[in-house]
Amino acid sequence: MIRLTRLADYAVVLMSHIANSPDSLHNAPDIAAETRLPAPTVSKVLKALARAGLLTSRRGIKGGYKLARAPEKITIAGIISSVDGPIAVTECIEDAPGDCDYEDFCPLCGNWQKINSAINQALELLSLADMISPLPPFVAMQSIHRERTTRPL
Amino acid sequence: MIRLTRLADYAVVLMSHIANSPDSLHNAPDIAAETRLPAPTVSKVLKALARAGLLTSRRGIKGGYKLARAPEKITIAGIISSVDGPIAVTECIEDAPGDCDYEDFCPLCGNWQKINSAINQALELLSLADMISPLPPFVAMQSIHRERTTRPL
DNA sequence: CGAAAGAGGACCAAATCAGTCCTGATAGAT
DNA sequence: ATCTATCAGGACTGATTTGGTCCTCTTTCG
Repeated sequence: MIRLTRLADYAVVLMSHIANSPDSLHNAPDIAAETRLPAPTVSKVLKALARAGLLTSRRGIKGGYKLARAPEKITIAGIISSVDGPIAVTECIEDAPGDCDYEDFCPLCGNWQKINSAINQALELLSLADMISPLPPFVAMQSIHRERTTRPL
Repeated sequence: MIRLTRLADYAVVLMSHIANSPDSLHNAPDIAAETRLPAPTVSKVLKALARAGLLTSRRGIKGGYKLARAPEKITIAGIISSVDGPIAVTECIEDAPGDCDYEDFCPLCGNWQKINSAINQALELLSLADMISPLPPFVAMQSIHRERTTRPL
């Protein structure tokens, strides 16, 4: 189901959580407790996000993580790719050109890019700010046809 | 890397292959040979595509597969989801509303939909016809910034 | 100087994927 | 009518990947 890895899932949740109080430092154990996610894994994901430059960190007592920039300037694409690597949809895309066994006769080589960049583009257009908004700005995608009357929200 | 499953990858390749001669029947072994993909798996994927209504099949000697409709009317989203199941990006989306352990406090429940439908929409807009075109119609996505000078294409 | 926090990486269990195979149904061909 | 090539459907299995845990090192505050 073209599923996002769970780490990427976590990453979005964690980033959103942090974005809710952008000015304070959050340490990993606290975030884990608040989001009810497994602590060691949370820590792992946060490290990855920091390494990617989406979070800034401070070590030592009273250390923790903080958004590196405004939520509007952090894309979902960025979050996902910092945890899962580049958003490539199929192997013949990821970096090595020419390692595709089929390249000689594969009529698609270039066309895969279309799928790839379609997804990429969609994810670039979504920002962290969109994720924490109570669902208003209405980003021009109304295909939310699932009724959600039963959900608290 | 938000990777498509390999089966979905195959599905797109196979559909493209069939789309190149839309009027003839293609049997599984031939398609496998022509695309250099493992035969049993090709067969499996073709069955899935047929079950999903993207291909029509004919049994018996001289049987085979054929596109169920014009390439323009077959979306990449359809191809992928017939092999991989619904295009859901995270578990709290797929069918059961309310089985998310976190729904009481997860501030994202609705916002996941945004990511989901962003991807979905991107994939709905791409048709099989786009995939077999020699790369011209230029579907308004020029973010193909990877140089491809070394590739035959 | 000691404790609390992040950094980085090794490692392992488990889930998932993808490939194979088997049996049955259908439709031409002989 | 029978035989054979082809699709239909599903069970099983090996291998890859994921994601969760742990350990050690570094940094910073009290």
